[in-house]
Amino acid sequence: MVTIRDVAKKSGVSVATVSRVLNETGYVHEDTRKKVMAAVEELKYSPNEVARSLFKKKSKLIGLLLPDITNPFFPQLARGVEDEMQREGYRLLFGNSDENAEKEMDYLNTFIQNNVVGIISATNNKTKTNYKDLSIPVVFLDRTSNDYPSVYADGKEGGRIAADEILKRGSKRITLLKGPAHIQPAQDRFQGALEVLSQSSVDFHVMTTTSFAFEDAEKWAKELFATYPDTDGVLASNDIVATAVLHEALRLGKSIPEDLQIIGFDDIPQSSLLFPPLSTIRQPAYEMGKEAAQLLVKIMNKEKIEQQHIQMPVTFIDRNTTRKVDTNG
Amino acid sequence: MVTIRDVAKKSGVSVATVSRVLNETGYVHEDTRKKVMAAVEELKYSPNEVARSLFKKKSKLIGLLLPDITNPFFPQLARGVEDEMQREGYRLLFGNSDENAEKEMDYLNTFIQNNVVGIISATNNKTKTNYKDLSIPVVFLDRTSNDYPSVYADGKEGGRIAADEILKRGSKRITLLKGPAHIQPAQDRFQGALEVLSQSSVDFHVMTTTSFAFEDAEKWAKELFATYPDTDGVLASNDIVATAVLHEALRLGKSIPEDLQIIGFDDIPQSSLLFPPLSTIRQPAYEMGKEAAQLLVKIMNKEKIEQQHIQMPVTFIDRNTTRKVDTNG
DNA sequence: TTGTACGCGTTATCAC
DNA sequence: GTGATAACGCGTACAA
Repeated sequence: MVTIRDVAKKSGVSVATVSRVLNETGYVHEDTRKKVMAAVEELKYSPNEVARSLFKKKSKLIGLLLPDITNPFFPQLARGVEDEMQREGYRLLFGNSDENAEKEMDYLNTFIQNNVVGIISATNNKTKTNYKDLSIPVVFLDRTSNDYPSVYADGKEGGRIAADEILKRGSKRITLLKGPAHIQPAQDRFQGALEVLSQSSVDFHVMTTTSFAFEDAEKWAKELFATYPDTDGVLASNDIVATAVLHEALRLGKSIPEDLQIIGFDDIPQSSLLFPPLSTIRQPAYEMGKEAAQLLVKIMNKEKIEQQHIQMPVTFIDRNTTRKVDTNG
Repeated sequence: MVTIRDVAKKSGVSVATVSRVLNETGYVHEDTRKKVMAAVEELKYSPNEVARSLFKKKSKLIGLLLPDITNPFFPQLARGVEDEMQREGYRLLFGNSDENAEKEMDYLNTFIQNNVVGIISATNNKTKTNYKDLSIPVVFLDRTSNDYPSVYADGKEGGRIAADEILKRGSKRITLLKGPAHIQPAQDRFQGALEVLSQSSVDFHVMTTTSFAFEDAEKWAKELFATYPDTDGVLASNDIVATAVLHEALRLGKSIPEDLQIIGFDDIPQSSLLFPPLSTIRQPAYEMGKEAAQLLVKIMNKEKIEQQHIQMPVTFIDRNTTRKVDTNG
């Protein structure tokens, strides 16, 4: 390993001078600057971030905590965060919590131990105390928090839109799928849809699901049609579940969207590649990740923050699991 | 921040002793051990990994470099790596290269600067020199290398199997989709399929695609049927492309698998949720990630390695985009 | 404009 | 058994 001392020796100056040219701090003669740079080149010196981090008590590391990167919604988020952080010169320390408080704590601890200068968390954190005594900025992503800045999509509005759209398109016996209780965004969209549905005059059922896992989704789908065979509209808790419902409906020989309309939530990339392509409520995942990163960077730079909570807009993506709206009525 | 010095003061011993009880190195009286532990508890002390890393010249950090986490194949890999590394007490420094040599180099550098003790790379690395002067162990994942240990699926065999199966099931005019030239695994599976097809007596075309992006996939699919409208069997370069082909075929009113058989590659999670569910060649992504992590850990521990190159088995997943095999013929 | 010397928090080596 | 203390590589007062 080549250290700043080696560079100093090679260029015949002191380590202080080398440090000065590298960090562009303080005056340094052009000639010596060149000498130093030459030595740096020759030795292929690159500063030890660990030593730097120890001295300055701050690194160029950001902690990113996700529930599960295997859920297709999150890679987009992660990518948004990464691209922005990379632009700003930060690197990511990354972990999946599986919505498990212990894992969450564990990662948080190691983040701190590694001197990260900020954390972006998309985990559930019922026990809010987790984050209380962190002395570094935290931004929550895909979830709300009163105590911390956050970036999230307007789930409640998304739920309302979904319900509106399916009603407008004529479904009369709707099944509303309620996502896992401990996942806040799932509850928001459920509440929004429930609000609209309960003020309407159509029949509807609520069915509760307890996970977003691929493996479970098909189970719920079967159960749905077994329990409510005459359902003609499904508001799914996310696109995974919607996909399973679609799949099962086709298997049962239903025509989509004639016999049954389906609206998902998230607009994960593969939703547009389904057959028929899935109508859904889009969350701008990549942009959310980016926003969260930008917000965190601003906070770390102690810039003025206009808004602590950034609510991202949600839009209805009208594909082929919903009918064309009847403009005559 | 509470340091080892604070603990020492509080428990009335020296920092050396505190270090000894924490690291369980050297003798220390049970009574003092208890005193120290009490102080640790009370102060909620947890050691600074950065200082530790500086002194020992090794951290508990692993660098993980992926092409693009947004491609559904990679989250599985990443999760396999993470779960195993987490078990072993390592954390992940994570980056996407986008198959871009500059980004790759950049991440590699920052990995080194942060004292990572090992690297798992799933990137393309045409310029092999990149990794040459790294003084830490590297394991390649989802790609082969003569110079470094690696974990990868048997792509060539996968290609052969796919071709065999589609032939066995009676396709006569096959289109073989060739993946991006710079992605090694894509070429392997292509070669395998080509080998079998060229020894058979059926007609086949080769069509080259240049990316695995969702957005491009639909374009290739349209082009495929425009150019070869009478194709009755498609060997896709991966499941994304296969999905797009399936989608387009259904749009064109083809019956699957009667008019057209399709076999994908990878078995990404959503392939089973398509309609009809996609027949494909499965790569055990999660297990590959795990294997790579285990291999790297062994190398870091200087354990004896039986094999530097771990080739994972590939299997045909017989779902509904292929016909049932005719056992009479 | 440049160099000396100290400290960041930890571990390991040596005395005691 | 325990305590000083030197080192890890870097950045910054302060002195020159």
